[in-house]
Amino acid sequence: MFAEIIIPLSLPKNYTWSIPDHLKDSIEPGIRVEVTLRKNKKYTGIVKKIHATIAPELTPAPILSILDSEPLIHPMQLQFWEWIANYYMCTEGEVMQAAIPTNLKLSSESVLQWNEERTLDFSDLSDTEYIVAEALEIKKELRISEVQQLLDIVNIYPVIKKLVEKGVCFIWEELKEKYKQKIETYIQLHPSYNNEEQLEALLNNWTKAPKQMELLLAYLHLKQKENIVIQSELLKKANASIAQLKGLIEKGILLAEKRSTDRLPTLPKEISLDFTLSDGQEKALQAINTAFEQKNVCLLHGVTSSGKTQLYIKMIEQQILRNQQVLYLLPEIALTAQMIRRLQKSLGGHIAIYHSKFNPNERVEIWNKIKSGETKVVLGARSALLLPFKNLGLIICDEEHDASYKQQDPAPRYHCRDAAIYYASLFNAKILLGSATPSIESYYNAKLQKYGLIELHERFGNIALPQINLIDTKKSTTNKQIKSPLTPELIEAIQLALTAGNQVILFQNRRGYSPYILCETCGWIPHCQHCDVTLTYHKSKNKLNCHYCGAVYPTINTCTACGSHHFIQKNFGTEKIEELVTEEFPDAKIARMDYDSIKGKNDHDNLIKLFEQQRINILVGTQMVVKGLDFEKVSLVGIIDGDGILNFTDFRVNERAFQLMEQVSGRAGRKNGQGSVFIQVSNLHHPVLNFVKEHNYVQLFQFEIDNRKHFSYPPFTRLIQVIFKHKEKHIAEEAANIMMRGMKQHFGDMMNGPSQPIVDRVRNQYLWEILIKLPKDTKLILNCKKNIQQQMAMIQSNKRYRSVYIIPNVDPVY
DNA sequence: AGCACGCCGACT
DNA sequence: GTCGGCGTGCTC
Repeated sequence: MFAEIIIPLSLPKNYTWSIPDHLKDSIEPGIRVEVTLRKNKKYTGIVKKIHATIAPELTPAPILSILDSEPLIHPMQLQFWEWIANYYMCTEGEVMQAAIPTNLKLSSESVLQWNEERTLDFSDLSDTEYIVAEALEIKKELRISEVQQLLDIVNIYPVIKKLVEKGVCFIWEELKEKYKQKIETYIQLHPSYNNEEQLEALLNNWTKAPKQMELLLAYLHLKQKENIVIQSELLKKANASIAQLKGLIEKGILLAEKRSTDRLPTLPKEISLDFTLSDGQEKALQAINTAFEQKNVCLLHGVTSSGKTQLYIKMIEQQILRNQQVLYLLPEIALTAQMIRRLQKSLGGHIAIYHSKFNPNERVEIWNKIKSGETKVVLGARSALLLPFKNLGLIICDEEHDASYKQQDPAPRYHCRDAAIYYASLFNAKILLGSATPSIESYYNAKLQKYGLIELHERFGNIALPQINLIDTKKSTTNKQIKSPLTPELIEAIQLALTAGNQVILFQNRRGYSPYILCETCGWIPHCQHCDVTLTYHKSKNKLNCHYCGAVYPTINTCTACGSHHFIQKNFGTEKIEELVTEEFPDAKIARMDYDSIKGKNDHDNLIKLFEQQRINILVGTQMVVKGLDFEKVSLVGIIDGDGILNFTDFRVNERAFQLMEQVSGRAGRKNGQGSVFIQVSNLHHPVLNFVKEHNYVQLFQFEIDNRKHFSYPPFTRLIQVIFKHKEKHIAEEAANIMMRGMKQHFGDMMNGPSQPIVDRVRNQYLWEILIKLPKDTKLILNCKKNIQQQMAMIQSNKRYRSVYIIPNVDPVY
């Protein structure tokens, strides 16, 4: 018997190991096993398939041991992994790497660490264990490979496990046992004081140790309120020290008991919806359910603040009642924190959050709960898609247009929305895409009747959409000498909003102080040495930053070209806007929200809370402010650099500009419909502005479709983007051209060469992208992919292109 | 990933 | 003449 095993490495295909007789009965697909690859190098792998025969030339090594008694993942996930690997041109090992929490992987790089609290009495150890223990006592740390040398036996895993059990050592790094259950100490009253009289007698006859009595009273108080008392909580509430508690325990008044608990807070599993749907929502809900009878994918297009979330909650409730699982996807981690508060109000303990910033132990706990089907609803960013769901009934993909759904850097480079559609189909589950500004491709699919389409045209409670005002920056009465980015019209509007006690959001899509600086004498502009991007000046750090690669340079005071010391700061970033606004409105409380001001994990959430509580009057920010939630008191949104938004170098400009403007302006007037938006632009006649003014997505869609007919890449064709990176631009370009020539030979005009609108020359000279339009026929797609891989191999075999990075990226965001 | 192998420059 | 740097190939 042999097993095909996925190991978390980027291997071109899965390898096969033989199954030893004693493991035959306990092995099945989805189970984790320990295998050796090369001499003594051990990996945790997952069994994919079991078969009786293999190619005769192979002599597989045996599987060393089995790590699970039941599969870690369901067969569904194995199928999903295979699909991702195929579709997104990566290896199954890479998918596994991304999917499995690190604490469930073990590799031989794991280290045994001597337990300092262990006594030197080794009488309870066997001979082999004794050898390791002794070595550990001296060296304090041992690698697994060292243990292997020491023992000279094949399977050292049981020995290590025993050593850990017997408290000789800890295992850290990637070993399975890194997952530890959380232990909490529970405090109880000693049974002899369980009746009132005895307790009273004790309290009345209390003589010494008043501090202890204080603590005891605090305990009784807490006990009455919460029933279960945890040590850490008690000490915090009573403001007491551990010594006081110890005193009480020694006297036999209190008892301490250690119990393992969940890291995840458990809320009661109740559903209590604190709202009723409006007529419009009720209709939409029914429409969705009807559409789901025929179609598996549904697009919910609802204007900002139309109450989509409430619909989602209703949909989730339906699934919970049917005892099915739900996955609620959001494009960014930052959004989950706010959304969970809203969902927990209604759905309580059914919900868990999951994303890549979770700590490894918590991840394992969520993983297990989802695998068993105990947790019904998961709210998460794209990595949550790789969780081992058991009986998924519905996936909700909120803000479906958002580009963050596309995984860009480490493989697998999957698009979460698209992969979710496939994943849902495996379970025969439904998937609901939601957005106020759907992506062109999704709306197109809905128009083709491939997806169901449900539209909500009105805000919840028939509130008006914000009124859009365009300010002509050319005609504006601004004093041209000062050249402020804030027009008098906008300043007046801000003043008005503040006097009325409302909040203001100012949107500027550039961080830093000034996007570039310029030598006054010769016009020289500092660029990044790696990326050929202008360097942005950051006043708070007094440094020059490259916003593409992140490199930091000291401030330049002397021009490298002419030696002059005078530099002009050009354009405005959020830092400068914040400064100008502070000058203009000295009494207002102003905060800035961008990548630089949000450093810590909780900064984002904290700032949002402050803004919600109206402790901030004006919020200046980049894209990030778009992704906030309901701010009830925002009456004004100012878009400072409308031109910048309308002039992306990307060929998706119109779509993106509309999305951005619509999403930002959607923050205004959410509660009372009294919102207004000021957009500062130099060209009032840009067609997209008309659609923004009327909040008319459908017109934008039509405009975009017509517009894109001129491009050779319509939105509804599958594309492969291959990125070539090299430290010298022309080498990357040459490689891209070779790839194109090779592809054209086989597929003729279906292929398109390095495409000028796509090549983002501003951002990185050394990066060259080609887009390959995939044919509709599945068989041709496979051929095409195979051909791309052959071409890649061919290019990489040429010495000249050895150090070119070739990244195939299927279904790019374009 | 990570280790062996091989090719080329620096140095006893 | 060797030592060791890194770039490349292979692992059931």
